[in-house]
Parts: sequence; C-alpha cells; structure tokens
Amino acid sequence: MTTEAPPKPRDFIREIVEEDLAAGRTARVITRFPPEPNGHLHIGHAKSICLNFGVAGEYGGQCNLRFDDTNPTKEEIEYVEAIEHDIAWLGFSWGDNLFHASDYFDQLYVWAEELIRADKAYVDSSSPDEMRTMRGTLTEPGVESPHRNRSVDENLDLFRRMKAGEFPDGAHVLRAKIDMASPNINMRDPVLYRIRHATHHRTGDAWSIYPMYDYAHPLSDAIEHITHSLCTLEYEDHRPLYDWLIENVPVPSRPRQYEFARLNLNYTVMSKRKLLRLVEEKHVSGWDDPRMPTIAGLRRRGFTPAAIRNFCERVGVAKRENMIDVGLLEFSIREDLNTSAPRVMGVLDPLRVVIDNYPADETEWFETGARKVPFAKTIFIERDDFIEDPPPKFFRLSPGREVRLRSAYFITCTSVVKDNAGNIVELHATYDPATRGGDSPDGRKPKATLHWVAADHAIDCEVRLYDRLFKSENPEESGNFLDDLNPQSLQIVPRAKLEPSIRGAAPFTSYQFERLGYFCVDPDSTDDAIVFNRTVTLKDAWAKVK
RNA sequence: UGGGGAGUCGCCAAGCGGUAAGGCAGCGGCCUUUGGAGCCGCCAUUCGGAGGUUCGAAUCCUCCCUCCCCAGCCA
Repeated sequence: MTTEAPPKPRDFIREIVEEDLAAGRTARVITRFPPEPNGHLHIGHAKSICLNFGVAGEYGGQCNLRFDDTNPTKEEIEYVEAIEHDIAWLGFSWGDNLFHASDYFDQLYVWAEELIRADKAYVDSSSPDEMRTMRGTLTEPGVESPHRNRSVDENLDLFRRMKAGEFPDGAHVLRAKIDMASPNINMRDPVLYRIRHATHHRTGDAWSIYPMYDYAHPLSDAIEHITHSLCTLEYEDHRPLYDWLIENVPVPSRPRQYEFARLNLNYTVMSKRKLLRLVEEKHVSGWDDPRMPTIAGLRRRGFTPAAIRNFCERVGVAKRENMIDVGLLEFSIREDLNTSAPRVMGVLDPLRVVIDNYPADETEWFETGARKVPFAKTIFIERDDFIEDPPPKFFRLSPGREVRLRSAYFITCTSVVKDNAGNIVELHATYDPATRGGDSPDGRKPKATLHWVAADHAIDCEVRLYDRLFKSENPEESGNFLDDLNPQSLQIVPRAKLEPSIRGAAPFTSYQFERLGYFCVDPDSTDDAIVFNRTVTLKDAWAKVK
C-alpha cells in the first residue's frame, strides 16, 4: 500500500484552518460572507465568496451570508435581492444561515451600555471637524476630547437619549476609550455609534443610532460563532480594534480575523463607487451591462458559474497586491464553453457567394452536430475570409483558390463582382459535387475551412460585440477614470446572418459560432428578433500572423 | 517623518535550511472538416539590493531600496 502525502492546503488561509482544526482550536470551521447591500456584487466579491464558501465546504463547516446593514442611508432592499441571487447563481448555498447585522442591534446596544459602565466607552459631543483635528496625524498623536472623562452616569444618560432620538444627526457619537496616542489611528478612540435619523430597510424607524462597521462586525462574528473572519488587506490595521472589542465585550465566542489581497482585474474598475457612477451616468446600460465586471454583467455576457469559480481558483489567495490579466478570465470561460457550447454557424459581415453550378431551386440539409443546416446556391461567407490579392500566409478564399465550406462542399472562387466604387459586392464560385459533406474522395485537402450560411434560410440577428470597457490597464491610476473609457467597447452588428437552427433559443443559451467565438442569447431578445452577445472570441492565430 | 502589510518568470502563484511546483501568456512542433480544440516540447543557474550565518540560504540574521494601506460620524 502506498501512502500518499496529504494534499497540501492551497493557500495560507486553508493552512491556518487546517492547523486550527488539527490543534482542536475549533471543532468546526464557520466563515461568513458579509456584503453591504449598497451595490451589486462583482468579480472581486466572487473571489471572496469562493474563498469563504469554499473553505467552509471543504472542511465540513458552514458559511453564513450576513448583510452588513449598519448604514441605512446607503443601503437598499433591491441590492439585497440581487446579492442573494448572484451568490446562489455562482453555485453556493448558505442554507438557513442568512443573517443581518441589524438582527443584532438590540444585543449590540446592550453591549455598548456595558462598555460605558466599564468606563470603556464615552459619549463625545465634538463636531466631526473637531474630532478630525483632535485625532492627530499619521506622525503626531491625537489629543483627548474634553468630553472623554464624563461620568458613567452622564454617558449612560446621553447614550440613552441618543437612542431615544432626542438629538439631531451629528450631535453626539459613542466612542471607545482606548488610546489617543496610539500609532494606529484606528485605536484613537474610534467611533462606535452615530446618530442617523434614517429609515432602515429592515428595522424601519426603530433606531436613531446605528453601530459602525468596526463595532458591529467583530461582535456579529462572535454572535454567529464565526471561527475565521476573512477580509481584505485594508482591514489589517483594524484587527487590533477587532480584537479589543472581542476582549472587552462578553461575547459568546472568539473569532479571528485574517486578511487576504483583494482581486484586481486589468482594463476595468472594481470599486463600488466607480461602478455606481458608470451606471448612474449611463456610460453603461446598467449593473448588468455585459461590459461590467459585476456578476450580473458577466452572467449576461455569457459567463458560467463554473468558469468564474475556476477563475477564482486559478487566481489563488495570498497577501500580495495583484493585477490579474483579463486574459485569464477569458481563458476560463473558453475552457468551459469549449466543452459545453453547441457549434453553430453565423456570418457577422456577410459577403454573397453564388455557386454557379449548383441548382437554383435546390436546398440540401446537412446533418451536423445535433442540428440540420441548409445549403443552397447563394450563401454568405465572412467578408474577411476573402482577399482578392492574398498575402503569402493567407489561406482562405481568393480567386482561383479552393476552400472547404464546413460540413458542405469544396468551392472554388471563379470571379469577383464589384460596384462602381470598386467595392467587392459578390463572388462567383463553382462547387465539386464529389466533396459532399466536406471530404474529397481523391484526398484533396484545402488549406482552409470556412463557415457559411445559406442566404435564403438565414435568420437576421443583432449581435453585440464587446471589447474592454477601458483603454488602459489601470483606469484608476491617472486622473478621471471616465476619460479612459473605450469608445469601441460596444459595437453592434444589426443584421448578422445566422443558421436557422438557432431560432427560438432561450435567453442565456450559449453557442460557439464556429471560427468566431462564443455568443449567448441576450434577454433583450424577442420571439422574432434574437439578440446575441459575444462572450469572448476564439483564439485567433491568423490575427497574430497578420 | 508614525503604524500596518508586501516584494519569487510578462501576469498570477507554490516554496516553511537540502539545491526554484503549477496555471495564464509567449515560442516551436504534431494533429485537425473551426488558423479553434487537443497533444508534445521550450520558457527563472535564480528569488528587490548589499552584507553575514551555514557543508548548504528564496527560506535564518543585519542594513538598505521599492510598492500598497491607514488621519469617514463609509464598509
């Protein structure tokens, strides 16, 4: 019997989890994915989702979905629903473990009073400006607020009146009493609660004070018995505060926070603020515009959950800043669709070809793949599959040359018809009846195989061709990212010619249009007007030699 | 100039003192009724730099350099 070494953990997070499990520090791993419902999920969130749900799944644990809804002025129910849909679509399930930070508002409030009683929190009545000034700078310590030494009773009274709605927004805040001289600015008496007279999407008008992320998050984790609270690098500085709260509040468990690098993708933006601007200022058609890096956008573009999951796995989890090439995302979707998408033929930029020796009134139906494709005297081929005076490495159609029409016949171009301006408007050709199906009995092998569609049987479809939304790799980098928008990011082909088998295809169905790429049916489609989105092109060796 | 992180192939990323995994991209070749796919091969004498410890260093020590994050009553 051979003993194989146990597979090593794929990343440092799983390494930590395995150690904790092995050492008995926890019997079961519980993670959580904590979105704020103030925007749609994007591919960066997908990385976090795959990590949190992935780790929980692999080690027999559980991953909670918890909405971090502590700021009623920015959050909306519409986002909640979209987020749940996106996570489920990606293939992950939170089961019964759907929670909200707002579920814990009562408990959080009780604990805040306890902090006050323990003289570990106080009500500050300084203005935001005053607080900023007193906080000090990166190199200078802060100074203590004049309200810092209010009595417990006075703090309790004020805090209760804040809760009762007696004060206007901004009049007071509750602060932790830690250390105004800490080199870590997050420890300089951070704000725990602020007054917000706003209607919360779940708690309505029950509250006029709301906890801050730094207060709500660790305590919510503890309430849910989260063992590993995974977040991104910018929270590293907050960990001492996270731990301070866990230690100074009588919480029921001892969660630990670990930080990993967020995903960055080139040629796009990932911040919710910027994505929101693209939507609000109509630079894109919506959160689900196929050019958006949102889950909804990728879905509409034709990406599959498996492709996104595989992408996230390839990207890995580590602590160094990264900028992933979109090429890797494209590889992931090609890889998936290559094995699953039915092949079909469609011509984006049609050039008419008349096969002179083919009977005018005949239509043959070639059975290929799972469908039948009609062939007739007049067909369309792709305009750039013909060059009148071809360069050396070009082996598609040109005068006198024979090529194969995929699954049909060999044809030889006999003449070129031009308009007065010299534009090619039509080609004439002859076919070899002996090559029916695409093989020659004499073993002739054309150097090229072209896709085509019979003119009289073609269905006109709108095809939307997408390119990267931004011109430069890092649009965030210089000045206004909107100046970097790629004006060519969407090109519409109003009347592409598609083979008739695609009639009736349901939205989100993916096909490979042979030699062109993967395309999927857009939900804008109607029964008699199908719209396709190009998900991704095929790799194009000819483009390289060109 | 304070604090917290990070530097291994063009882009990711393993490596945890025993002589640089893997993926993407790229480059050759084979094969092919998609210039696709598939298959085969190539692709870091060197790990931000300089010293040091050691029989042996990407891994340990020292100094230096570069990049990222933090001064919301956002998350």
